[in-house]
Amino acid sequence: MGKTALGELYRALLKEHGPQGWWPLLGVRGTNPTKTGSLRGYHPGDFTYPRNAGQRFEICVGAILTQNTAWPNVEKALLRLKAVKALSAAALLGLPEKELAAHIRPAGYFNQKAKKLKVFAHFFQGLPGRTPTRDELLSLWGIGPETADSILLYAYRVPTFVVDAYTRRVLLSAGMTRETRYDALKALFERSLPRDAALYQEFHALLVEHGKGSEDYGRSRR
DNA sequence: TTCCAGGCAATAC
DNA sequence: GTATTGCATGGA
Repeated sequence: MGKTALGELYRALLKEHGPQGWWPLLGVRGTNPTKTGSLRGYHPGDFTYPRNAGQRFEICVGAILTQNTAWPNVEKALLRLKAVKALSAAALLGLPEKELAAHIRPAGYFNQKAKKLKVFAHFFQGLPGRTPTRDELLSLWGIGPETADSILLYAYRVPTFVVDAYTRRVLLSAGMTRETRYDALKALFERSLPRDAALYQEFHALLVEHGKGSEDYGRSRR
């Protein structure tokens, strides 16, 4: 791993919180040993997911639904989609947008997100067996840098680092940087760490867990 | 009751 | 280029 400051941070977070087992998947047995969020679907220390196209699509849907939204709300929406058998690209595209919006209501911003899911599902259908590029994802309406990187890292195991609000908060609070620009922070991680998808997954999840747990970060205004 | 959560696009300057 | 605003639910 190397003894960079970020390497040290990673080891400290892993020691404090233990392996997180992201991305959570409905129907996966694992447990989340930590305190926050749902207990469903986490698989600590197992980086072999997704194991099929269904799980891959589910991760992508979750990545879109969790935009500025607490995970338990996303989970409610995912469970409803699963209950009506709409958790596949084809099935989701077969639903009228209004119905889709009604199903994902608990995840918030449901009108916008219904549209985003439609756009993404159409794109997903068009790339059988191929990994999308970051630029392709970014060109889609509703997919920004964090969602694109989450999809690449967790659904396709591409070693690209995900930066989110917690990443900024934890690094700023640790006095490691004042940088806030997405691409600059992403580059900072990627040049300090080995290019390893499992490591990036674990590190990102740990930053979120740590950020959630610590109450006294200066919550920067959006 | 208010504040916030694993962002993004549109608009304004 | 950076700053602000709308989008919306459910839990603390």
